[in-house]
Amino acid sequence: MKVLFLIEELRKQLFTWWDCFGRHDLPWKYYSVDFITSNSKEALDGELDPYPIWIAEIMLQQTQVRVMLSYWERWMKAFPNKKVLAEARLDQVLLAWQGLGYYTRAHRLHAAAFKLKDSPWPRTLEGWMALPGIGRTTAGSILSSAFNYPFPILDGNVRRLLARLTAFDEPQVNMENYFWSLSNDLLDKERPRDFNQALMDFGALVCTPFNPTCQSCPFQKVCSAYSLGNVRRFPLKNKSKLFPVKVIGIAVILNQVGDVLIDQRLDKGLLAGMWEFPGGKQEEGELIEKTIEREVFEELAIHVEVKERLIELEHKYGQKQFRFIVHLCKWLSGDPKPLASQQVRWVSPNSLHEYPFPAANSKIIQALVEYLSLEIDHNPP
DNA sequence: CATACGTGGAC
DNA sequence: TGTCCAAGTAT
Repeated sequence: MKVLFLIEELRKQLFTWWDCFGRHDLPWKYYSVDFITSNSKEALDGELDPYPIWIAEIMLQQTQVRVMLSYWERWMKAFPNKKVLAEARLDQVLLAWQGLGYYTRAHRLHAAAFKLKDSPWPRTLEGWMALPGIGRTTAGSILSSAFNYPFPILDGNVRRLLARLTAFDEPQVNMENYFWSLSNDLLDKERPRDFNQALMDFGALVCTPFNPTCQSCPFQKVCSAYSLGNVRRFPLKNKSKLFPVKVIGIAVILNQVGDVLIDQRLDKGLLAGMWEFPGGKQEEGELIEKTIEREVFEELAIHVEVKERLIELEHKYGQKQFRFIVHLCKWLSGDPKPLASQQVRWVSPNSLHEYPFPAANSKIIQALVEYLSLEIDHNPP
């Protein structure tokens, strides 16, 4: 009885906060034109187009709103509905995702669009979770957001909020199960769309990872973590192990007509399907010039002359740390073969923007473009 | 079930 | 400056 009252009270307080301070301007919540006009038989009263919501939910996985927002806007222009996305080339899809990270999300989005293109939108948890890239949280989020169906969510925001309210202090597996049932118990079954959004907004704006604003929090009196005086301790973190820095030698190879050699990474694993400049790991006691020469021969079966350094940069992929040392190279002999990649290609430096590159390579491209423009200034035709 | 999977932002 | 963290999923 007391618990029920507390839940009712919590919902009421949350909605009061949300009405004043929630994020009511997220564009995918107002982008229902396509759904209403072209699928009017599908759309029931008060429902939103699942497509823009689905795209947003995938982009939001481990990614903050302000980072993905511009990507979402460009995406909706390039691929306005699931049919266009399904028929787009993977290269174009990866290009639209370039810089967002976790590129398997783009592959899976493309594959899921193909499965969905000629069918009505799924309206069950199982239907959504059967699609690649969609787990329980994303499925629940789409179902509540688009159709106002009462499915709970457990994303980072909700997990953090619940962990602090309860000061939950047990191993991770128990925590997940408990929080899922708690999220379901709390869910307002009359207003699931608003409630889930309010929960996430609260986590993102008040119960934040750093500097939560407990002073103005309506749940301060019932928050166990706050009463323990250690809000930041929750949720409990896993200790992460550090990786040593690896040095990678990279070759920007130019041939006699000024084209540059790039390769497309394998379609599995890290940065799958993205393009890059060839290179590899420096071995113990090896000169970086030797690394580049060796890697180029091993991966492409060509000989190059390693010239001056173009740029050097640090880059981290999560826990992995790299130092990229990039040298300009002159092609000497051999027809490049894709021995460690899907394909290799000589391209004009001006057309590099047509290929999806990971973030670190974008900086290399920038350095190359600057170098080439200087060359032209110093050696006018 | 622990780990792979990117990048940019905050402090 | 290094460390932690973000609207998670798949294996």
